[in-house]
Amino acid sequence: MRIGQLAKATGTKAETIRYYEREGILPAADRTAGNYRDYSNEHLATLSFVRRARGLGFSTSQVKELLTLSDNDDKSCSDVDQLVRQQLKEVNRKIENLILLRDELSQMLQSCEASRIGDCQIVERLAQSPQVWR
Amino acid sequence: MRIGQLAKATGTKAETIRYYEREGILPAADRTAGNYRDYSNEHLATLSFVRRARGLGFSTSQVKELLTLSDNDDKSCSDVDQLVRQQLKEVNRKIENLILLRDELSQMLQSCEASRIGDCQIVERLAQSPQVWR
DNA sequence: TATGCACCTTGTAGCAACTACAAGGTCAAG
DNA sequence: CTTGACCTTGTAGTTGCTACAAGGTGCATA
Repeated sequence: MRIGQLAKATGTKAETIRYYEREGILPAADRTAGNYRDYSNEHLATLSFVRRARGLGFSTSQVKELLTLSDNDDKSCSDVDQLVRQQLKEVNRKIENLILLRDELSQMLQSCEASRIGDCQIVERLAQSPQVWR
Repeated sequence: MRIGQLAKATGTKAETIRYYEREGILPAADRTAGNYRDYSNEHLATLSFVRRARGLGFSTSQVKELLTLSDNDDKSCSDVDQLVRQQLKEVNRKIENLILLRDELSQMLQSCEASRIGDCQIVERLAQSPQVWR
């Protein structure tokens, strides 16, 4: 199958697929007589895996690790488990930060509604309130 | 005050401060005889504002807008309100996505604990489960 | 056979928001 | 007068793509 079909099948842009190849995330495909990339079902499976892992927030280097781990079956499960656990922690951290952030933003809005006139409370808040983020 | 002091005072790297100047986010400082940047308290206040807004997730161009708005006092409050509202929406969207993501990741971990032996369920899940993210 | 069109190729540059050098200049202390 | 901390500019790297440009391929149709 050609790059366009693989692209459609996985919801990935052709350019992104070529990028993955350059970066060694997706193995290079065979070439047709006309130098077109010719992908196998293996490629399709791998690319789906990659897209899914990326969608779950794993970095490209983590994705590479996951791929290597999933290739040699021995002992890999605990390593994979580790990666997932790490990613989960990261995601939880992000959620917590975003919630703090949301609270601040909505407090800002409330302080704005309170002051019908004159000088903007939001700007004041931005200028003065303590620095909570890292 | 010199760039290093301003940096320390705001928790910003000197290189980032120069970057802000290049990008027109922070106004250029006066120069000393030796061509060092010489910052005022105005600069300190503005940079604090910038860092705070960035920490709240506003993009640099949004930060520029906020700065312009906070500079001319007329009519600005509703525009600022708009920006904050928009940002709040964005943050909420991110939180929801991350929560979906978290749920998937923890389900993965559970499926892993269930299988004590052999082939890794996590890898299977990554390879096969439906694509939920956008 | 020609030609039009969709698709493919490589290579390069751009995005955000910094960060990290390198090579050199300034200034106060010892 | 030299050491060391600090500063200057300029350029390139980071992550994960995305967007060209200039040209080649393959197939249906006039």
